[in-house]
Amino acid sequence: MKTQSIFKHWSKNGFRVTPARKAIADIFFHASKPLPVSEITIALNAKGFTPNKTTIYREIVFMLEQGFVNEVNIAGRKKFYEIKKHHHHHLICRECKVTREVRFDEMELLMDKVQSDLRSNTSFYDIRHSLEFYGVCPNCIS
Amino acid sequence: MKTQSIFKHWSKNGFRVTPARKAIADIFFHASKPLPVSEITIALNAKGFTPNKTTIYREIVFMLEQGFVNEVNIAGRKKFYEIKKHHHHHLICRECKVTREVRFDEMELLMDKVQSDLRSNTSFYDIRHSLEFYGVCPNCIS
DNA sequence: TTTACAAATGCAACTAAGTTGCATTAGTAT
DNA sequence: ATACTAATGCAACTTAGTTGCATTTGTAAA
Repeated sequence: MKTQSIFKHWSKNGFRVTPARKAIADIFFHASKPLPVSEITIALNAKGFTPNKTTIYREIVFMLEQGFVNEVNIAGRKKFYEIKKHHHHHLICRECKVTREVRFDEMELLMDKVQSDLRSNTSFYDIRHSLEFYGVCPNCIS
Repeated sequence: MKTQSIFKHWSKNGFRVTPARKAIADIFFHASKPLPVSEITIALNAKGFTPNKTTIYREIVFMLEQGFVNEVNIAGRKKFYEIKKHHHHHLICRECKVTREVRFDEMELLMDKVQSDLRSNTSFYDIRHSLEFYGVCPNCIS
């Protein structure tokens, strides 16, 4: 399991490898889509963990700081997170929030170009982007 | 003033042109950036209107339904809205949420292409996109 | 293996944003 | 001027996330 090397890395840097941290990292590692706190909680419960919600929120902050997860900007009131891997975008159902990964190399190249244009033409620093596609999935068409 | 024709249109369709509705439409009409409810409230107060927050939320629902405004997917807890005009994107400051409009024709063409690819290759309906650029504005670099 | 430090946790109380039900007010067509 | 119903106000509620502080528990070093 690849999470072991991450745990070792955290431990080396003075962070503890607690049961909750391991369980949450493992959930992100095996998730096939961005997760909100509510779903992380359910997944933890299914594994027999019942940490306080504060712990879960703090773990997410930790994992964001460590660069282990990313926030995904999905419209709505909940924040979603997923493990950081290759850059990609999502096709999201407006109704049920089910997601699919989307990646077009041509688009990535153009994004890079647009971003360097923005860097030249504005005084903004550290420019990134959030691109998500929205639609209605087959299950929600009813 | 262009809002007059919109008010007339609403009135024709059985919707009333109330002081709060007029004031909110006017605020959107003159805004140069996406607004959250908190800023709409401040702008209303500045104009001498103090409607209940429920009214403001309901007006936004109304204006979304009427296609007068759009929701802008800006990361964070607040929702932002702006008057619907030509399709464009934003460069948003991660710190203070200040925004600038961004538009690249090349990008729009590619988006159309990507979206028709998605329509062909998935069973999702009514596919649109949300693309926002994030950075840190000069004022927030300190 | 014990100890001690600080990281992590739990808990309760809190905040912010948005929602709902219901009684009342007020545009607008007639 | 009247009546119909859209719009409003208000209070109570929900949901997502936050904060302070006391307690617990990994972990490295003795």
